[in-house]
Amino acid sequence: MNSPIVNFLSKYIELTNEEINILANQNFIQSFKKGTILLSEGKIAIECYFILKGCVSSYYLIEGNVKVTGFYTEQQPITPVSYTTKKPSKYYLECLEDCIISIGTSESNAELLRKVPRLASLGATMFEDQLANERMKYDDFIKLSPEERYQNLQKTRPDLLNRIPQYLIASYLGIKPESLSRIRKRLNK
Amino acid sequence: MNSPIVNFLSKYIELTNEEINILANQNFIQSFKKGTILLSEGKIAIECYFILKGCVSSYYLIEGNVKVTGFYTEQQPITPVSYTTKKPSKYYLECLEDCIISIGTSESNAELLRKVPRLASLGATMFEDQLANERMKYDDFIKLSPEERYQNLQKTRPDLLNRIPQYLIASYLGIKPESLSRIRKRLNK
DNA sequence: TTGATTTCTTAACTCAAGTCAATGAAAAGG
DNA sequence: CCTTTTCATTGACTTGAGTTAAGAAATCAA
Repeated sequence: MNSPIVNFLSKYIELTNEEINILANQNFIQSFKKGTILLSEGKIAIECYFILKGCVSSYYLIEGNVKVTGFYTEQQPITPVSYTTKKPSKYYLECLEDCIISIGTSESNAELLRKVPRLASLGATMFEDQLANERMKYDDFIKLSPEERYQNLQKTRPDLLNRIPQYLIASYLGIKPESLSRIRKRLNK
Repeated sequence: MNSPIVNFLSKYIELTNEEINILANQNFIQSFKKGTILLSEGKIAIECYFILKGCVSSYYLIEGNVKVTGFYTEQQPITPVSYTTKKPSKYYLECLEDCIISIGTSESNAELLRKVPRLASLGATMFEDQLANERMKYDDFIKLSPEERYQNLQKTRPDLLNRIPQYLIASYLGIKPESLSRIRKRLNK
């Protein structure tokens, strides 16, 4: 009964054993090969995700260039903007590694809510949480130089540096791979 | 009964006349002089805001330097991260003009919710909305060069360029006033 | 209106990121 | 295992933002 999703939800709400059982049985879990596109530009997202294993990136494709905007790893939820707005997505979601992911749809979420009504109170709180996170990410970006952003990433998510290719890290930091190479060289002195 | 707040909430929910009355009477509205600091670094926010008139900026103060992260104008809500997290704020909120602002506290919001229970369903939706906005703002920032960000601002919020000093716009765009000056010169050809 | 203050622009120079190109290293595929 | 492809590094050069400093323009107050 010690599922990652139950752990995640427990951050927000105390769950009874019965509720935990319902949750553990309800999950729709799927495996994806590295390289799988979960969401494409132009498509309307009908799923939201919770990553059990692996790593997913979100990125724009602008005149053939990839612009990474986020990395999502174990224990992180992904709610595509398109899922909320019901409008075509402007960005992609892609598995950077083989992934195991729990998938939710409007229907499955509604059913879950029917079975465990107390989850309703979570909605606002989780979104508040994600909103605060998103603000901090934005604020960090506007506050810091590329070099500082790299150092910041080293501190806050060092795991990413080992599992994600450098040219994607560079894109995420808003610079070119060559520049990241030089930054690393500069810092290694 | 045509209050800005009722208009704002109507985007999310159909209100009855009675509910509109309650809302219109319940509001705590206050005036602030230009330059008033609504929230300071280190303080815990106990209020959230809805701007009826005027303009408010959010900014970090880093080694004496102002780093603007947002401008809020008429019809926009401000929910400080600190209000949600109950931790000391890392940024400031300041009135850039004389302002008329509707103020909410945990207590007043709870009371409002008691009087108009249907507002409960709004919580998640509004946060979802704000989250989607914040994501787009971040994504635009990471995608665009300073010059493109300025052009983007011209398109999306042209009003800001006329009512806000250029050195604050520059800060918001992540550059120095001198650079913004040069960008404007470049574009005027 | 005038003087003071704040904001905006311009110029000269520095520096870091972008670009283009070449080379090395590592990973993937047969 | 070797080959092929992808990824990372380095160098030479370009470009645009930062810095410093000065002066012009706009705003505000007396």
